[in-house]
Amino acid sequence: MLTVGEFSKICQVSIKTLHYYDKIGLLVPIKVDPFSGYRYYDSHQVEQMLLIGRLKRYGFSLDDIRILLECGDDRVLFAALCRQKEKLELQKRDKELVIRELSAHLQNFERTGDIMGYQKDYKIAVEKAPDRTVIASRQMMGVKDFGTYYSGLYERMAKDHLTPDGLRGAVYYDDEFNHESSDIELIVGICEKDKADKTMEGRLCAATIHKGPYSSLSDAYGALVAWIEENGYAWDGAPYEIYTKTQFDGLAPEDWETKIFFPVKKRPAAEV
Amino acid sequence: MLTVGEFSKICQVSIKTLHYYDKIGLLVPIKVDPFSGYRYYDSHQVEQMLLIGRLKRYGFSLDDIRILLECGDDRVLFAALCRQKEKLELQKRDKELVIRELSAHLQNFERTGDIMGYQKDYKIAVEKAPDRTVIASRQMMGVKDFGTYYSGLYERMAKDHLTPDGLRGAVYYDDEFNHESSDIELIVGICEKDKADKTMEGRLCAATIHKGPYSSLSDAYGALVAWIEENGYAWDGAPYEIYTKTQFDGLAPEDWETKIFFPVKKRPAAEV
DNA sequence: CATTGACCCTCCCCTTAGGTCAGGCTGTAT
DNA sequence: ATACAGCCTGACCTAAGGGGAGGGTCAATG
Repeated sequence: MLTVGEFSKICQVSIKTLHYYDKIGLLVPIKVDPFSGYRYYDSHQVEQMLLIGRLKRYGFSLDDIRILLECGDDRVLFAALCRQKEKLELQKRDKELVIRELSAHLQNFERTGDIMGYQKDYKIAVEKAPDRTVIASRQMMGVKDFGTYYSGLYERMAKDHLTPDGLRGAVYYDDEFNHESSDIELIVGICEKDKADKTMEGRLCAATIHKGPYSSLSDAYGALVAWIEENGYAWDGAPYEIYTKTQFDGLAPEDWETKIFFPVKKRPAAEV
Repeated sequence: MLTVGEFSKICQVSIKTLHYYDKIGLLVPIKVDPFSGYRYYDSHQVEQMLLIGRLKRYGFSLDDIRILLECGDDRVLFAALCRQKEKLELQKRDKELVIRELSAHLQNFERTGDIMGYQKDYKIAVEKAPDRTVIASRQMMGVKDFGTYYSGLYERMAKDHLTPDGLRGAVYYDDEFNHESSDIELIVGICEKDKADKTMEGRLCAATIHKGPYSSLSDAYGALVAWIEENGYAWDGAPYEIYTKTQFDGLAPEDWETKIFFPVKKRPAAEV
């Protein structure tokens, strides 16, 4: 029988933490004196507490941990650990990406002396976009689903003996061009005009090229929207992005390139 | 002049976020209608908002960001970015370590079928520890300060022409053996008995070897304390750990070894 | 001109994993 | 008997917003 103080020292957690774990039912003392309210722990609970600490270090929330321990099935725990490992790998990769972005930002700053200089140099121009013959898949989705839906398109291409012309892109219909979840159409260009889902008619577009990882794509959208506003144009249709240089070219995220097209029309002079 | 809704879509942040940034003074609209309370943003503020998003991605808190932007000195920002990069590198390394620990845990689980099996196999035994002739440095400190204080000891050794015998360790006087901050004495074994700060007399100790990174040292302490309790012994002095295999041997964290000694005495039979 | 629907406002409570007092018991040693 | 260490509960705090209630505003339509 250990008091909270003793137990907290052995496990190296604060008394407050033990109070909290008691409250949320994660680690309940074996005995609580009904008069004084004093908590007493068993020395076997040290092991439990250490496991909790370990799972916390693995990135589980206390709620996850409680559920895992209450379930008591080792296979469930094993599966959860495997999933968590995947998640940690993803987080690590994202952290690496952030570091690379930050490095690029620093280099750019040293070169240009401009703190916004990571890519303020978006060259924006109005051009007539070419016609594009594509097959397409339109859904509510987020960037994370791109892989799945692109696979679907490529599968269809294989089945129907279509020839890709190298173009891949996405159209944002929600005027939020939100990469997390919105009404997005993925497109893949093909050579066979007659078998295409549609032909995207070449329109007048404000366009620019974004260099770097997709996490900073919103910079390019921001720059474009501001430019359109300031140069007397107005949106006129769903914007889309074409992936010109990607990981499939064996490139690192900082070397990827994405060209963004915003269909626009000239605003009447009166409005300008 | 953009309304919150427009601004939020362009920058891809929620209206709630914009309200919040306004409230904390991070990004204040250029105009707020005094009657309706409507917020209006300038298209130049898009750039500002994107910079904020970028800094957030680099891991700065909103408070840090506000201070950095208010200061407006690019050199300060540059320095902060450099520091942040260091911090991110550290976080990445820690994440890698967690992943390695988790992998080891999974392997151990597969091997032993015991979910606590990452290292439950602490072989604990009572032994008479050897005498140790050491120089020592005792302070309130945490693990993070070990490097500094060890450097001090090695410097002294060089100045006084002392010969290290390869032993390095730490004594925990606070009976909390808290690695974050407590009354810790670092020791380095030397050959010259006459010039030593002290000789640690070999006592009866419960001892075990912890294999793996220091983050899981508390497991070993927990196991030892439980064992002592259950086997009719009682603490009798400050526990210490000796670093037998470390990074200085060119090893990865999961191969490090630390031997932990707990001075003990047999409890009278009546108490058992 | 009135209404509809989209858009906007403030205010309040909720989230994680506890930390930090304040005020008041309890247990043990002297 | 008293001192002091240890323990209790309860209230309020953190960061970065999310969710919803209840109500006002804007622009276009009938």
